[in-house]
Amino acid sequence: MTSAGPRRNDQAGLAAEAAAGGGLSFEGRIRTHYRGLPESERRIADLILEFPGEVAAYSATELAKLSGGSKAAVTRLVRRLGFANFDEARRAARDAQTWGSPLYLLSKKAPSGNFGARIEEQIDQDVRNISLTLEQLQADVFDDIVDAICEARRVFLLGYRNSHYLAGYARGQINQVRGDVYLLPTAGETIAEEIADLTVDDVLIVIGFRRRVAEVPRAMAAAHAAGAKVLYVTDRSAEAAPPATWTIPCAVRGKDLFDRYAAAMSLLHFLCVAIVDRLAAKGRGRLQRIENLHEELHDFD
Amino acid sequence: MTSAGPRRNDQAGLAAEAAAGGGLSFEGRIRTHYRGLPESERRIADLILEFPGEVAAYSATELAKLSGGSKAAVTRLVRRLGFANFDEARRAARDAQTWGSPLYLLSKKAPSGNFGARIEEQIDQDVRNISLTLEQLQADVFDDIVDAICEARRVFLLGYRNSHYLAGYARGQINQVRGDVYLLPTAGETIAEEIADLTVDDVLIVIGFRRRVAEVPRAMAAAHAAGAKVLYVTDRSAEAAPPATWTIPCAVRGKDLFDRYAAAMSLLHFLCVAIVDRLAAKGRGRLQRIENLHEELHDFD
DNA sequence: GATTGTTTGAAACTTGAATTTCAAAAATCT
DNA sequence: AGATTTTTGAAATTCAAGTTTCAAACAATC
Repeated sequence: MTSAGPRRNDQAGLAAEAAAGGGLSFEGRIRTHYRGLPESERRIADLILEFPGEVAAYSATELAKLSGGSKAAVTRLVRRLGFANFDEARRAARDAQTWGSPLYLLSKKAPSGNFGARIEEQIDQDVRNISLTLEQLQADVFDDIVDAICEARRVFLLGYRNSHYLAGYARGQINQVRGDVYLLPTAGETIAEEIADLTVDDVLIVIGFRRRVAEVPRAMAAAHAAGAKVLYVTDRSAEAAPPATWTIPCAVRGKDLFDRYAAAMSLLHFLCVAIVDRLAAKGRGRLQRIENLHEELHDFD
Repeated sequence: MTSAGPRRNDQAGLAAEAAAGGGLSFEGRIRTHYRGLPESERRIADLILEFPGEVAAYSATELAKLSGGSKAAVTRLVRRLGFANFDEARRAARDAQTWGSPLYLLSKKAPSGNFGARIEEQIDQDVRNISLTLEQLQADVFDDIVDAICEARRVFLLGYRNSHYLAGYARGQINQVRGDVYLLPTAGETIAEEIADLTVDDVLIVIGFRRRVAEVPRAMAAAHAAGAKVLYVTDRSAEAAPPATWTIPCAVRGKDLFDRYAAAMSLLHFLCVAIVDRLAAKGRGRLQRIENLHEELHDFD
């Protein structure tokens, strides 16, 4: 079994390969060896982890330069990961990509039908949405938002249906680095109580994508009226003047039946890491936790 | 023609650009010279036009083989296009990708400059991850997965922490088009009961990204042993032989403290729409609901 | 502090990829 | 058709990328 990708985990025959490191993705191999990696090789491994897939386009010499090490270190790493030589590693990295490779189109031509094309279409749509969403952000507004979330006494995230999961995700991330972050609605409960309780010191982040729910505009209006800052993350077909302090429109439409939330994820991620940076810079928030997160980055389980 | 400027400009207007170091893209150069290209070189050019960007990962020898020509032809083409040598061309191809340029690689040393640059960086990272994730899917395996989910008596989605929200999202989407789709763990409860109850007719979809939880491998092993089909969606540093029927590795790493799940979203979206298509084609699932979804597409609230 | 084992990059070495050469083959022109 | 130019790939050559070696620097152990 050579390729990465969704693979049948056929039990027999794996043992031998696994020992040699075969059948694993580049990253998988790095993972299994990461702990025992010496400084210089680990720096190269880190580089590869940050840019998987890029390996194929870079020479060992370039990787050495970029990681600040020597060519010898690259050779040593590649060997340790179980490849015979750098060239074998490069091939492995390149061939993991089934679609979009010349080899594929030239060899198999017809059999897969248009699966490759469908894939490329999916990618295009998400790329477009992500670009649209992030590129329209304005530095000063975004800064205000991040600042408000960092300084707020309490942060509430509100979302229903699909939006609820996005809100939950964001809540989880923000909660890692500062306290008093709450997800609404809590199971089964109505949100009336919490909304009524909001003050000027609080921030309410509303994730309000399509298939809207009547509660949302009401809650936003109430929160806004109470002086709480309101961030409204929604799709681009949303109304013009919602009762919010800030509105971020997010591209979610595509050709498919369901809306696509990759761009929303991308946006929330960006927001969350911006919050981390800001908190760290201010020396506020859960600094110890942030410290730990940095260390845990290279734990693979 | 001597060392300094091996650029042939037969068109006056291009002189300035080319002299400045070849401001033209790889594709642009091919187009400019295409008509005057001899047979063997044109075949190579065609190959490159189909996969600009991919060129970087291939050697001149491979391009020669793939196009059915000789190495000499590749060298000649590259020269004719105005590059000093194949290596210069390879670099150009690589850097044409907005991501993956040495410039980009080095930019991580400059502590994230202006807002626009940070945005572009975010976009690049997600684009990269999405491409990595989707392009490695294999049509037949993916088909099996979709089919299994459509035909299963019951579908369970399991995920903890961040993965729980992704699982919840997917559950919500799949639940729109077929019944008996369950999210685990249910609030507060342990999963032991449901896992013990799994049969060969069930499918368990495990979302198992980093910061892994001890329950997950246990549950997977139990489910697998009970004969249920198990789809394991995880990051690319996954172990070699998980107890799953299928494993889909998903690119989630980037330069930030938190993992980025845009690619995971993209993958789950693709999976969900594939399920809808399949169900519709089979005339199974909640056909009326699917019908409604189509109509609701243009409702904006 | 001596001993043993690692880790490291510079430099020598090896190998294979890219370039050049060259003569045959194909195309174009007269 | 004959002459001239262009195109072509096999083979020889060149050159750089990747590997190996090795001694110094560093760590760990006794």
